[in-house]
Amino acid sequence: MTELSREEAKRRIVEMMIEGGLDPDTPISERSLSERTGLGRTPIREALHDLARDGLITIEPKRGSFVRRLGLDDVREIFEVRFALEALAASLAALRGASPRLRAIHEELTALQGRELTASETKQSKALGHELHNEIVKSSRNRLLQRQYSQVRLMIEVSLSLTERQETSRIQDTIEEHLAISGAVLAADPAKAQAAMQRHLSAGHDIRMRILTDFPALTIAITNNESPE
Amino acid sequence: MTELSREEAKRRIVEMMIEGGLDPDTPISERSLSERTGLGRTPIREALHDLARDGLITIEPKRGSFVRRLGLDDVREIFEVRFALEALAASLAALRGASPRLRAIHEELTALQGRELTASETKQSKALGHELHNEIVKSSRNRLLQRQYSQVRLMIEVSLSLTERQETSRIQDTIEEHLAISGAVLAADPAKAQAAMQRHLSAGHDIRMRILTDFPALTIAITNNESPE
DNA sequence: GACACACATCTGCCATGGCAGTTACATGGC
DNA sequence: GCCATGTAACTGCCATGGCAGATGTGTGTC
Repeated sequence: MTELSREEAKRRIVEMMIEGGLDPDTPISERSLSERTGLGRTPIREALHDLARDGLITIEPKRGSFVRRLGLDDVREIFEVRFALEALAASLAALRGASPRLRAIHEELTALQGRELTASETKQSKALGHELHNEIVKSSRNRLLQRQYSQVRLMIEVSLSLTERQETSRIQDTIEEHLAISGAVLAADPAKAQAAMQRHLSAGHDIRMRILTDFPALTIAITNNESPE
Repeated sequence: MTELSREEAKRRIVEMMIEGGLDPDTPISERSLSERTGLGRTPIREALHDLARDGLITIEPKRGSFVRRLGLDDVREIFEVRFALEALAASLAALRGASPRLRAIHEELTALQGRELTASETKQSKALGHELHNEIVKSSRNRLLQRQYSQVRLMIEVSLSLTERQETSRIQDTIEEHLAISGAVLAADPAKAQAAMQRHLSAGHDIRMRILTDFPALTIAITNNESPE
């Protein structure tokens, strides 16, 4: 089971985007990427095409590919679609039963609730929240939904990385919102799960839009987060 | 503005699927398609990859590509995702204002409401309904949503074509449901528009699932509709 | 006749060369 | 100095050959 070259190319291109190795203004060509990665031009070209379909870059024929700048409108659009897809996922997950992993996540989050957290615990809570969203989608038992979600997932991550450093300590709020979601799913209450997910995403959307309007420079520099941690 | 070979390949492959020129059981290879279409293998391969991403075919490495059979579960999944995406679209369209075209569609549908229809009028009402769904998504003013919708759109059409011939005359009901949607959007009432869309899709889902459970053979023969009109 | 194994023939995937269209820059005319 | 023009160096897209892996078929063995 060795990785397809196209998949490796996609992975490495996204890595470059997040690490800031690619500038939105200077075009990237399949030939230059081929040299930088050692891969052939064909898988690179297909990876770029896929990423264009996922909305991360734009391809201008005979001119080059450019990493997309995410503006306020893009972030808004991403959250609107997320809202619809993940609310559906939460509802379906509650309807069809949570996975064991989701139950485990719920318990781990409960242990972190309502007290001061160490740096490592903070990191853990973020990772758990991240995984929670994935697990909810998986638990929806809808392969098409999973595929659609995975296609916006990259954009979600990029848009989240925009504001991550500015996020003030909303950690406990986030944990409680996550617990409300997982709790409702575990209680097999679709309406409640959907509502909890909507509340959570709305809150996240609001805070991020506020950050972005306060720091408009962030929206045009999606490649400038050297993820300090 | 000449069509890209990859796009032409996609279009022709889908045509073949709908016309029944491709059997779900026998594998299709990029080489055979290349000979049948006169196009090169590269754009064919990329078209197949795209269609696989859209869920219409599956690619088995070193074995071949197969057109997917749509089962009951697939139709259910498609409708669930449609439900989420189009309900969001209706809500956003109402929020952000309808396009002139949507208003025209509304009026044309009104003229067809509540009376016996000729064959040509029946056909027209179907085309209008089809266009209405597209126009709602466009009016959402959310490019990501439009892209996501366009990616499930092919599957929607294929799944609809499964039951089209069996559809008994639900035409007037459909027209009224469509009018409820467009009316709410034109009245700039997001909640009402969303609810109307949900009612419409639920009704359509129910009737189609009933047809498919009554005629299970339909689900395994997605290529056998020679569209007689 | 039944089974094991080798080989010919498929498959999708990738590397590479060539094509047409775009862009940037140097060169010439004023 | 300035603008027009041509040309060289790009770009993405496509055709094609070759590769490794999977499959089916024929052949040998008992």
